[in-house]
Amino acid sequence: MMPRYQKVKDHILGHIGSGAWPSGHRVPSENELVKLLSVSRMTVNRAMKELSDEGLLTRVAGVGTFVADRTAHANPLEVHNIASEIRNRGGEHTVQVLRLEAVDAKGDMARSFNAAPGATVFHSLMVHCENGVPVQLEDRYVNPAIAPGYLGVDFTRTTAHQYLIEVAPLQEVEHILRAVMPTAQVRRLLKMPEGEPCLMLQRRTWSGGQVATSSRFYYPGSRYEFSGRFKP
Amino acid sequence: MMPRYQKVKDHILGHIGSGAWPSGHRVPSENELVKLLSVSRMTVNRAMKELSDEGLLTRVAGVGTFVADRTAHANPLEVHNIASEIRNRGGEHTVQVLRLEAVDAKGDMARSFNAAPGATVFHSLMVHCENGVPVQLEDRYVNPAIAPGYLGVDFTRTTAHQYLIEVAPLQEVEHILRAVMPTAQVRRLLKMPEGEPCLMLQRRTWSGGQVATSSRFYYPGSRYEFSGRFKP
DNA sequence: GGCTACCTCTTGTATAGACAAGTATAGCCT
DNA sequence: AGGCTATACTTGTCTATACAAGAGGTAGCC
Repeated sequence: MMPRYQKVKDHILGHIGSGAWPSGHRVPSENELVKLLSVSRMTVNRAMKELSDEGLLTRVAGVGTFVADRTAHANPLEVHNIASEIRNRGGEHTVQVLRLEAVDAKGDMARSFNAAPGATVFHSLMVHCENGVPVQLEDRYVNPAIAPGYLGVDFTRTTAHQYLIEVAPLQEVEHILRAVMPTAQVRRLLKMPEGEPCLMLQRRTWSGGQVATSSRFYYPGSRYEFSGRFKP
Repeated sequence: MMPRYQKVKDHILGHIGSGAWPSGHRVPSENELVKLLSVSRMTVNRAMKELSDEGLLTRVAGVGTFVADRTAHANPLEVHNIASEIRNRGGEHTVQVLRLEAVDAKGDMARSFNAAPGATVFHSLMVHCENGVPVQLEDRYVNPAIAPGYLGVDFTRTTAHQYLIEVAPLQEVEHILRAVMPTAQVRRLLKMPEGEPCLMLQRRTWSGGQVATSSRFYYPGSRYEFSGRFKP
């Protein structure tokens, strides 16, 4: 059963998503929603506070609650598609699929999916090359409930990224970016010289309220960098 | 008057910040804190939930609440203030100013400022520490036309970042993020063990149509990470 | 007009109590 | 030994109530 504050959030999100409540529109007060949805004021307060923390609503004590102006919210690190990125640079993208299998999630992996240890998850391991030179090692775990057909995908024709956004709309993304020394296996697969560090991007995505994927991407330090330019 | 949930958060942050509760340490249960701090359970719950949302605590229903094992982290898109970031985690921020001087820009540096070679620019080099441990080496060049008073700033009282946004509103930001091996000097200043990589963030900022700063930030790979969470 | 006092509606914080759900463990039974 | 259950403790959610604080309007006064 979905928690009640989620019901309240969905009610508000529905009106925003459909366009019925544009930016700046006044949202009903807490007491009005109490009557309308038959929940307590604390529950409405929690729902609106969370939406406010997430930047979707603006609240002013004594005045009311309003739909926030979302155009100001710029995109951080994009969830990018390595294949199109390479092609945009004029390079030739090739991929080598090393593993594509169902495995039992254990320990940390099960926890990151909020699943019971031993639950089945899909696992893929592939190397992406630009003009034959490895630039990304993609170690990905996928929730079968979100993408049941994952094991049957032909990854030489589409990327995991492309497939996943088609079957499951992205709801939320979490990134962690670190500098690490590669393990011997990672170093070998990326054909890296000894002593060179890696950028490691760890990413989890959510779809339909569930964790959809949990992935690690390794980039050779000398062949890849993240860059961006924006106006605050 | 400070809200009571803040009192609870400060109590927990104090123990984390002082090192009394290391990563993985079990935090007292909600009911224990209720008795200890004489507040209601809902207030303790709010405090711990917020710290959990902020990534400082990990909570597992039926088990307990634990200090999260997260190294330093920051959102790569934000131009962040290292001092307030450390203090938000409950840590103690100290800074050591190694250089603060006017130098002649040559070659690349002059070009990145769109200035003639030999033009004067301000240069600062400082190490930021969290509880005495170096977490960031800041190597910054500043356009004197934008911040003429830069050399007179007391950086033990404010950060370069703070000062610059006060005297010059940010117009645009460009950054590049790489994994590199530190030079001997960088490694020594950050007190890093041999063989450990660095995250290097290179950033240029614009203000009033001119390049305002050109900086490099080095972070020890084992003590810092960039993280972010967002909805596409 | 301009001012103050008051009233009302809003969100913000806090409490006590309740039940649900997740997890670990001790101890019992087969 | 292996499997089961009862239990104790944890966090998660929800309610009803209360008071505080912020903001705006209005009536009445000078």
